[in-house]
Amino acid sequence: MESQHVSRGPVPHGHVTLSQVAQRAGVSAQSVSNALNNPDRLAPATLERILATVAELGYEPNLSARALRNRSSHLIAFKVRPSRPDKASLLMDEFLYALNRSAVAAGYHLILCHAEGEGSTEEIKAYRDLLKKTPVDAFVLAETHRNDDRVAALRSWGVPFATFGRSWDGDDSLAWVDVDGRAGTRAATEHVVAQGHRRIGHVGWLAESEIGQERREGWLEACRERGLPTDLQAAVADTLEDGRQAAHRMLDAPEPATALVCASDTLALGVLRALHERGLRPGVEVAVTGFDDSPTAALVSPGLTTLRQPIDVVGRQLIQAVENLIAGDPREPQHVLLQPDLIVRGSSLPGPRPSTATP
Amino acid sequence: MESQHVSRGPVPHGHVTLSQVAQRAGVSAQSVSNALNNPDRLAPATLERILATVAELGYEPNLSARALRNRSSHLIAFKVRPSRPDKASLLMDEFLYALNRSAVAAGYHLILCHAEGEGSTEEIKAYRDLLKKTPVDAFVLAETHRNDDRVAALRSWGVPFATFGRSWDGDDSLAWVDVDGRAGTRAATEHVVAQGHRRIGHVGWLAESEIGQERREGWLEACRERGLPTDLQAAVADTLEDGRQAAHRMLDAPEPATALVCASDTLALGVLRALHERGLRPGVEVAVTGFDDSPTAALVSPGLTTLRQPIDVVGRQLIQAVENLIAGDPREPQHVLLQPDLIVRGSSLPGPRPSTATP
DNA sequence: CTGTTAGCGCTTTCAA
DNA sequence: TTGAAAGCGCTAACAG
Repeated sequence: MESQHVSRGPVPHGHVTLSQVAQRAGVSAQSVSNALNNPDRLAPATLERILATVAELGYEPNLSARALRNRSSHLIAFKVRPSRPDKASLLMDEFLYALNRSAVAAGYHLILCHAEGEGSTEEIKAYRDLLKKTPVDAFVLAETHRNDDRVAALRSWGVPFATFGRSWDGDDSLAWVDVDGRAGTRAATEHVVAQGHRRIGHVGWLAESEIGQERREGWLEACRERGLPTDLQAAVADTLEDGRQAAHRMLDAPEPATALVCASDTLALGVLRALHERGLRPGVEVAVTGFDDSPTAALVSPGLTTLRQPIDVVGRQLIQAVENLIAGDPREPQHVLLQPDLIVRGSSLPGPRPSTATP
Repeated sequence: MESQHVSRGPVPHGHVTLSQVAQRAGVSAQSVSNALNNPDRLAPATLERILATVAELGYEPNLSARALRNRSSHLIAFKVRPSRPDKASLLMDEFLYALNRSAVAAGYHLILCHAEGEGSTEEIKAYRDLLKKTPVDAFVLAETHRNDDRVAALRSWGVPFATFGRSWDGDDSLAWVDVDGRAGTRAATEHVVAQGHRRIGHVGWLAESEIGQERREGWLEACRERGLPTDLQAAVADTLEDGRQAAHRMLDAPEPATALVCASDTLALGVLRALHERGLRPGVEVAVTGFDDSPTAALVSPGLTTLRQPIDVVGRQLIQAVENLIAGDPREPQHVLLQPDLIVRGSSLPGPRPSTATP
C-alpha cells in the first residue's frame, strides 16, 4: 500500500490533491468532490472508481481549502482552564479526552482556546479572536452559570455551541448536557442513611452557585423525607480548608454529625483532614461522601465514597448536540440530564476495612 | 471602537478581509500583507496608516487562507491520552494548560489528536491523517521512551516537533524538555536523611522505564554516598496496589524501612494505604515521599511530600523549541533539563502535625 | 517603496 | 450525469 511515491522527488507529507485523484481516475476534479460530498449525483460506476482511487492514493481533503471555500473548518473550540492546585482535579483531563474522542469520531478536531484569569470578558475576547481567524464550527463551554455572558456572546454571533452545565436561566433554546447533582447528593445521603446514620450534615458550596444549590437540595430532600434534622449545613467556597473548618464546626456541635455529605471531593478531603486531626476514623466514626470521583478519591486511604459523572457520555452528547446544531437540525436543542453513579468506598463504610485496594 | 458595522446588513462574525483593509487605507492588498508580515518593506508613514486601519477594523488574518497559501496553519498538534483512573493525575491537565498558554502567546493554537489505546501505531496514524488534512506546523510529544516510533515517524516526514521527555537514545538532534528525576529523587532521599532516617527504601518503576531508572539512581547515589543500605527496593508497575504491596514487603523486612522514597505519587499513595492498614502514622513512624505533586498530594492527610515539576516552564520551553525549529533556526536543537522542587508536607515530617492546611 | 498577477485546493454555480 | 469557470483570502514573485 501507499505506492504513490514513485520517483517523483521529495513529496512533502505525501500531499495528494483532489485534482491528482481526478487525473488518476480520469474524471474532473468536480466529480471527485461530488463523490465525497454528494455521492448520489454520480453514476454508481464512476463513484466506485473514484472512491477506489481516493483510497489508493490515501487522499484526504485539505481542511484549509475547504474552510476557505465553505467557511467551515471542522474545528470545535474549547477553552482549557488552569487546574487550581487546591482542588481535586475536576476531571477536566478525562473530559477533554472524552470530548476529543467524540469530536474526532464525528470528523471534527478540537482546538484549544486560552484566556488568562477567570473572567468571562477575557474568554469572550478569546472566542472572538479565534472566530476572526478561523471559521470554527462550534464551541463547547464548561461550567455555565446564571446570566452567563459567554452564552449571550456566542448566541449574538450566531455560532453553534453546547454547554456542559444546564441552562440556569430556564432558557430552552440552549443545547446542554449536565449531570443530576440533586439526584447524586440524594443517593449519597440515602446511602449513609442505610449505614444507620441519622445525624447527617452537608458541606456545600456558597448560595450563589447553582450547582451547589442543586446538590444541597438533594441532601435536604432526602433528610426531610425521613424526618431527619437538616440544621447541620455549611455554605462555603470549594477548598480543602473550607471543608476542613466546616467539618470541625459540625463535629463540635452539641449533637455532632455522624455523617457528612459534601458537594465536592475537595470539600470531602477537607473533611477527611479534620477527622484525621481529631483522630476519628472515616467510615467508622464519621461517614464521608464527596462528589466527582476525582482521581484522588480512589487514592486516599480509606477510599472516598463519591459520585462519578459519566464523563464519556457527556462528551459524546455534547458533540452530538453541536453536530445537530451545525447540521441545522430544526428540532429543539438537546437537553440531556445524566445520572451520576454512587461509588462506595471505605469513607462511608463502618465495616472492616478491606485489606486489598479497590480492583 | 468597532465602528465598521454601519448599516451593511448582517456581517457574519465581523468578517474583515485584507482587501477591505486595503481599500479603506487606500493601498493595495499586498501592502497590507506586507505591513503585517514584512513591515520593513513599507514607508513608515504607509505602515503606520495601514496598521491604524487594521486596528480600526479589528482585522485578523484568515488562518485558512494563510494555511492554504503558506502551507502553515499556525497549529501545533498534541495527543491527549486517557487519564487512568488508578493514577494520581499525571498533571496532563496542568501541562495542557501551560502548553496552550505558551502556544497562544506565540501566535499558535493547539489542536488535539486522538488515538485509541496505548500503541504508538495508532498514534502515528493519527498524526499522519492530521498532516494530510492540514499543514500542522509542529507536534509536541509527551512521555518518550527508548526507540520511540513516533520520533522516527515525525522525523521521516520532516515535521518539526519537540518532546516532553529527553532523548533516551542519546540522539542529540532531538529537541526535548525534561525534568531531572535523578536530582529530584536524590533531593527527596536527602530530605528524609535529614529527618534522621537511615533505613530508606525505594519503591520504583519496572526496569524498562527509563524515567524510573533515573529516579531510582537518584536514591541509590544519595544512599551510597552516605554509606546507607540499598537493599530495600522494589521495581513495580505504577499503580496504587503495587505501591501498597511493596510497602508491606519493606515493612515486613527483618530490618524494616523507616522511610520510603517513591518514584511517583501513585506509588506513594499506595504506601500511605499500607501504613494506614498497619496503623502506622506517615511521617511519624515512616516517612513517605512521592513524585509529581499531583493534585492529590496536597489533598491527602497528612499531605504528601513530593517533587513538583515546573510544568509551566516545560510548556514554555517546548513551544520555544518548536518555534526555533519552525523558524529553521540553524542552532542545535534545544535540550532543557529542569529541576523539580521538593515540596515538603506532613508525610515526611515527624514533628507535630500542623493544625492548618498548607496555605 | 508599491501594485499587479497568479494560484494554493476546494466547491458552488451554471452549462453541456 | 459530468465538466468548466470562478472565487473563497491570502502572499510569493515579479514589475513598475
